[in-house]
Amino acid sequence: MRWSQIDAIPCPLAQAMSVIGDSWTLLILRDAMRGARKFDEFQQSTRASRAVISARLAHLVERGVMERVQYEAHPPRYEYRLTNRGLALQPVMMTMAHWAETHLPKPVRSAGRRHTTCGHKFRPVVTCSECGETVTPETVTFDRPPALAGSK
Amino acid sequence: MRWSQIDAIPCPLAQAMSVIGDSWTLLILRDAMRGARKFDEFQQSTRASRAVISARLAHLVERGVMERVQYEAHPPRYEYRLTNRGLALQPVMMTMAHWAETHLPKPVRSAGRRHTTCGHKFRPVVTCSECGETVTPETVTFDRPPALAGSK
DNA sequence: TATGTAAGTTCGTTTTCTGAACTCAGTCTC
DNA sequence: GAGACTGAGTTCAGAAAACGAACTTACATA
Repeated sequence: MRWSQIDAIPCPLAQAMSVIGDSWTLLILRDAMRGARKFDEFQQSTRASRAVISARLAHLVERGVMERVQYEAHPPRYEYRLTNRGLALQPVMMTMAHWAETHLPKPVRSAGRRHTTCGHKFRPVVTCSECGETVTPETVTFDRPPALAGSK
Repeated sequence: MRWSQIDAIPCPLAQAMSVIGDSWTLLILRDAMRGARKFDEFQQSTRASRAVISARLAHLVERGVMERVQYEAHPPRYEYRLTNRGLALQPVMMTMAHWAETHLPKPVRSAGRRHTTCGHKFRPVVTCSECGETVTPETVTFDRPPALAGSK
């Protein structure tokens, strides 16, 4: 199977990967969450090739994660903004960055996240929507244990 | 810049992507969390080419996310197991799958996660380690606002 | 001897990525 | 009004990676 057909797999994770699973895409989204909007900002910050940036932004627009907005008529200029769908990826990226900070050896300056509601620096913690307790890999089971073999 | 040099970028997200950002890698990890261990299980479930599975597993072992263990001496057979570092990706993947379930249009059967501690079906919720409240994109700021332009 | 199995590797072809240059529409400076 | 500049891309040739199928290795079983 081709990677380009990944969206045919009926699994939430595969669906997610079909949208954000390309190289550079997550770094583009990282920059968008930091406030980047213009083509050249994405290109200079990620240092991916312009062709890749172009293809990735188009894909993200097509999948509703970003939108292309004309912000100037003469000359015509466009910028890219996160949609709600794109903004909703923030917890995913925060969790992923936190994994890297705590589980990868290379020392990287942590992001210094602050929760404005309480004012504290914080770690993102994944909890159970029902009891509020921290969810660990050991305390999760699946009701319909997902079939392992790819469906024929 | 090449994707293969992505690990040179001093950003937690880039570091994470250098480990788990390749096509198929996250699906391999998904299967590993469901209990897959053998080469052919990963290949049949993901349906990626054997060469890709081989390269990805080797990369994951190199980066300490999985380990290659001989489980039979005659004939010599090896399997792949998640390390603690790999297991720690579970919250990341759960959060990502939940994003797909709630924010992507295509209807996919949700995973049916159950929290064994409280016994309920649940959604993963990202909360603040300090006050316990749900963290939304709007309530997070960064202390050292990450520089936008790539450092020269 | 023949068949099967698990874990890969190899190979020729197709697809994608890369970096640099180029385009386009319009503005700004001399 | 000529030439340089800007932002948002596209184009192109060469390099790298992915693809599927076949092959290999090392044994076990019939």
